[in-house]
Parts: sequence; C-alpha cells; structure tokens
Amino acid sequence: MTETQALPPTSESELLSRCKAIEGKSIAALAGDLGIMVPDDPLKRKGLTGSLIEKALGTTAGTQAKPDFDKLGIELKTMPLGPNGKPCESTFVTSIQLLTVHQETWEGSSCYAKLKRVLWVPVEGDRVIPYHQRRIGQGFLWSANAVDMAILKNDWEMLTFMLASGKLEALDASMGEYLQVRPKAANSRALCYGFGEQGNKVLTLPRGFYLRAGFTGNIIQQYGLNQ
DNA sequence: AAGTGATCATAA
DNA sequence: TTATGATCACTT
Repeated sequence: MTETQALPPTSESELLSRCKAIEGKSIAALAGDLGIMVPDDPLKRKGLTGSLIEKALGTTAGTQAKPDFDKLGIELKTMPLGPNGKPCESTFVTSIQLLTVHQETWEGSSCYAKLKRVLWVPVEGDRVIPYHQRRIGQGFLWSANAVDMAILKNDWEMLTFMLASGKLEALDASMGEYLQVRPKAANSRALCYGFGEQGNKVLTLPRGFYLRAGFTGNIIQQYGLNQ
C-alpha cells in the first residue's frame, strides 16, 4: 500500500501532459496506481475523485486557501458529467470568511484567485455507472472571457454585499447568475459567526461560493472536449 | 429533473 | 474550528 504523490508541475504544458497520462483511466485504475483504497459506501468517498486527481497531478496547496498549483496560479476542479454530457453537480469554489469578506475586493479575493485560471478535469458522474468504473476525461485549462469575468465579479460583489450587510437570512442559493452562496459545513449544527442585521455577530452556517452547473456546462461546451 | 440546503471524510 | 475535496438527498 505505497502511496505516491507526484511532484508539482513546473509549467502548464507539463500539467497538461500529466492530464493526458491519466485520461481514459478508470477511478479504480487511478486509485490502484496511487495505492489508495476506494470505499464502497458512497458517503465515504465524497471528494475522493478530486483527491485522487490531485495526487496524480501533484498539487501543492494542501489545506491552504490558495490555488492548488500555487506556483502556476492554477486551481484544479473535477467536473462530474451526467449521461447527457453536462455537469451533474455545482462546483464548490471556496469557503467564505463571513466576518472579513467585506474588507475584500473581487481581484483580491480567494474566489478570484481560484477562478482566474482553472484546470477542469471532466469525470464520468452518471450514477448508473459503478463508481469504480467511471473514467477520467480530457482535462483542459480555462480562463473566463471578459463578459463572463464581469458577470462573476458582479455576482461576487452582490453576494459579498449581502453577507457584509447582515442579510444572511435573505441570502439563498437562488441569488447570483454564475456564482451562488450555499452552506458549506459538517452539518447544520456546526455554526460560525457572521454579521446580523444590526452589524452584530450572530451564529450562522458557514458558507461557500459555488459555480452553478449551468455555467460550468457552458465552459465545457466552449472548450469542447469531454471524454 | 433541477435546484437548494445538508452532509461526509480528512488534515492541520 | 477552518480549510481542503465534493456529492447526497430532500424540496420544488
């Protein structure tokens, strides 16, 4: 049971060639190569696909709030694809520090740091395909075009304003065109502090920014290449 | 079927 | 507790 961790890639082309090396592999094959067991219980393998691909490609950020390939400024995201070839889930971007987001700017935010350049790795996500058999697709590097970047910025500024001005109860996942804010917690009892209506601190669920599946679906269509 | 809110595993 | 990796599961 030897676990291996690739060294960090030093260029985009090196990163892409590593993607090519795992393209077409099944989850079981990749896990086998890395010496990692795959649980049979779906609840015990949430996030496993992403972790396996991280290990294979050589991410460096670990548990830090930074892009996965820190030196290259690239964030790795898997994109589970349903039977229709479209993403079947939203994409978690970053957790939110509710008490300090109001001090941030879009360009200085961890959300922007992670979204400015993303390595998307499509993976079969159709629930009818046994998890072990699901194949890894063709990874590709992406940056938002000017129009999409403006929409992301607008979403972020609107959502951040809600958080900063104590509108926690009015803020829900229906807000934002590309970005949304949703709970990101161990469970509904794991609370943290945020701002209430009067600018006071109140206990609330931790939140994170997510990309809507509709948006990531547009991305993969533009870049064209799924399995 | 989609969309939103809740949850699971693990590291530091 | 907060960060990482997300997907599960209930509501609409």
